Amino acid sequence: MRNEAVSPPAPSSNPQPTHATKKRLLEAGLAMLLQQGYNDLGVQAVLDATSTPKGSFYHHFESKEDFALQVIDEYMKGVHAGLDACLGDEARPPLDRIRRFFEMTQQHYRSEGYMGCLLGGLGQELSGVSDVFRRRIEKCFSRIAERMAVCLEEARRRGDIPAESDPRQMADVLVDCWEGAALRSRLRRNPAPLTAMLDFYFRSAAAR
Amino acid sequence: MRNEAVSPPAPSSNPQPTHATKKRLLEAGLAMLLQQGYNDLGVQAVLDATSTPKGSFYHHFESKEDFALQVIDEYMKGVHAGLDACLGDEARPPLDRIRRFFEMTQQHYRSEGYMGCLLGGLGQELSGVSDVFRRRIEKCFSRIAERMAVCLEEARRRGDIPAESDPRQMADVLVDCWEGAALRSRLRRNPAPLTAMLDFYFRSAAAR
DNA sequence: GTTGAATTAGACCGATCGGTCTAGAGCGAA
DNA sequence: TTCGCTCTAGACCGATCGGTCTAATTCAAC
Repeated sequence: MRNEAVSPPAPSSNPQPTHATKKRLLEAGLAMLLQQGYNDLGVQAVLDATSTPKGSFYHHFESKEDFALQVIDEYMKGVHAGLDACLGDEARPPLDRIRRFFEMTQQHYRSEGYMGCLLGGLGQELSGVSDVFRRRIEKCFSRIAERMAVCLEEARRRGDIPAESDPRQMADVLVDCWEGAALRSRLRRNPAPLTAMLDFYFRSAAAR
Repeated sequence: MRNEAVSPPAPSSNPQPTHATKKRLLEAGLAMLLQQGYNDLGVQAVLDATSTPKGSFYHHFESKEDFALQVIDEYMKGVHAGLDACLGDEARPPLDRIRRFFEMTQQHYRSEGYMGCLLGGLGQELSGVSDVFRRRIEKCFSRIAERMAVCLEEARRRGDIPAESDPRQMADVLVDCWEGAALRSRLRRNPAPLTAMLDFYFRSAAAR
């Protein structure tokens, strides 16, 4: 439902970061926030990493907080693009589609040196101290679970999971367990906790 | 196996924080680290909260990092005390003992306003930046899972879970999923994710 | 009471923090 | 060319950071 590019120029009010500097800042910010977290990351470090003067930063962003929130938005665009690609794939059974999404996510984690999930990292660091971040991040998880619940409902109708299952609750449990496994994967710097968790979940969901 | 108080005075080399000031600092530090995390917490804030001068802090602790590591040690004493109390309870079936431990932990979370688990919080915040914390926290999780695996092995022998189960892997999955649920509980400020995850896990573990 | 170590007390340090401000460069439209 | 707006550039700000240092105090052992 998001508005795509309608026509080439289209100077819309708030499009994708069409501006090169802003885009660079957001990309560097994503990698740095993922690794260092929020409070350990200084604005100056982002500036140095991108050879950007401070004036540009505060031209594009109201504050460090605003910057991090926009990094989260960028991150979520990627997540939802992955969900679009996987969950809509009618050729596969719904449970397979969900699993495939997580397996692709796992590959993504690997490519970043097992730094886990930005939502989990910032959620743990900031939710005790900032209601803005707490609510924003909870909303992100909630949206993801919502989309998975649609798929699980389809699985339920097909009889792939028990008829008495509650798809939304199962989706929340899945997302939460994934986040826990992502933390452990980050601590161990390997993917084993992720695959072990997925194996357990999908075996259990189908079996009982 | 830990040494208990042998005789009242006993000036041993590194006992429990017998010293009142150090104890106060660690207690305040636990609550503050749980809420604010590491990087957002200034040493001065701990000093103010406990009316302690800076000289005392750096008398008892080498550095802020040393302080946080000792706070983790204190936290783990509590966790292992809980495990001692629950897992050894021969009157209950092994699976019940584990579940009871988590239910007590959940009560503990509630009493602290659903700030989740210190290991999860610091693990996410620091594991990308500090190998010291990363390894320490991984070790903590590993020890907890190890103890639960003993109980799960007992459950396996009794036939409460399938004979082909791998207790250690099941224990790791359980701990990881719990941490994920604890994060979500922190984001939502309520216990629902914790109970949903436990329900799913124990139903699945026994059933299949 | 004297001594010496443990602890308290807090001024002080350089570095870094997030953020502001002014100046000018770049550039498209008129 | 000139205007006007966007964006770059970086000096500068007060506050706070973790940590050091010296002096005063406390307290137990003798």
